[in-house]
Amino acid sequence: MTSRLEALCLEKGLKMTGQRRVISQVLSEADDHPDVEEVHRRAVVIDPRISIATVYRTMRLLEDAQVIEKVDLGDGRARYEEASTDHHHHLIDTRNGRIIEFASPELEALKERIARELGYRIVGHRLEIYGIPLGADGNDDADEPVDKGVPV
Amino acid sequence: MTSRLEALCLEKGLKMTGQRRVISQVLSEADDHPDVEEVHRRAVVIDPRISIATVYRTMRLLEDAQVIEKVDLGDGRARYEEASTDHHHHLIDTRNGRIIEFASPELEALKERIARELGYRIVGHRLEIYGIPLGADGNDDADEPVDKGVPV
DNA sequence: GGTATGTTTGCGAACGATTTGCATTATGAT
DNA sequence: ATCATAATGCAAATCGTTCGCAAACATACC
Repeated sequence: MTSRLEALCLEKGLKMTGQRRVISQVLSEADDHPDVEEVHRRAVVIDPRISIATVYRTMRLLEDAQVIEKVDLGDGRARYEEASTDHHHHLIDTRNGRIIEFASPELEALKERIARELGYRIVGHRLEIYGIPLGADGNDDADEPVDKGVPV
Repeated sequence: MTSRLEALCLEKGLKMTGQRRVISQVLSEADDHPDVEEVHRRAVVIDPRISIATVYRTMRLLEDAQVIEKVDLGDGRARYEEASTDHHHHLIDTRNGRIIEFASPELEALKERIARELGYRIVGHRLEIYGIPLGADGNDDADEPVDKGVPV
């Protein structure tokens, strides 16, 4: 069956190979922010003959085609999420790495104003908040799944 | 003579070696956001027998001692600035990489509110805005110095 | 359904930024 | 000055990522 991202790729006229189909499927099914290794790990389960180099290449392809977006969460490797039109940002739970997405129209407005006051037009921006749950004081490694996200 | 950062290091009880003194001086005199190679380049001018490994080690030492702060501007290498108590952020001029620092109390408040609404207490955060000057449409490589910064 | 042509893949080597092991040298306390 | 300890330089190692190249596709054409 055709995954959501695969359909998108076809629309954009990308040549669909077996490995690209698998990677598209993996990304369609992901509701977190996997890095390349993680995508590879999941892809190999479906078809073991996919090399990490191909995953790297495909991620770049999909990024260029604006099917996915790279998010830099400051942990040294590139993470990805499906491309979306809405601006959203990430709150990272420092206890366990879980990532919560959020959007804020006020934030968008404020950021526009700041840029304008500095004499600039925004072409991109990025905000990350690192935090721990209210009430949590220590470093409890909660047993909940990591990076479930919240609809934005 | 003793540089500002060197004094800070002494206060913190760090062992001051020749190379640490030189690196402290370089960082004290910097008003931009140099990466490790750039710090090394400047340090070697003062004392040619400083290795890049020492610069890496010293940067980490100073970061751990909270004398300097690492800033990740998304360009793949670590950049540094003197530690400061005020929260500020960076607007990066995408035409030439110049970095403008800014602070915004409203932003701080908003970000606190967002975190609270999500049930989190902030332990850190980071905002970068990428932009081009108002009026500038193309890619003019202005002849002004890069990354002069603006007092926050 | 074959077949030519241009792509894509897998592999391992190369990469750039950063860290590390280890023998040598310097520091700060005595 | 002495000495234990910590810092340095060097080169090798590491990590995430890219690249060259020959072999394996995908697609347009017959």
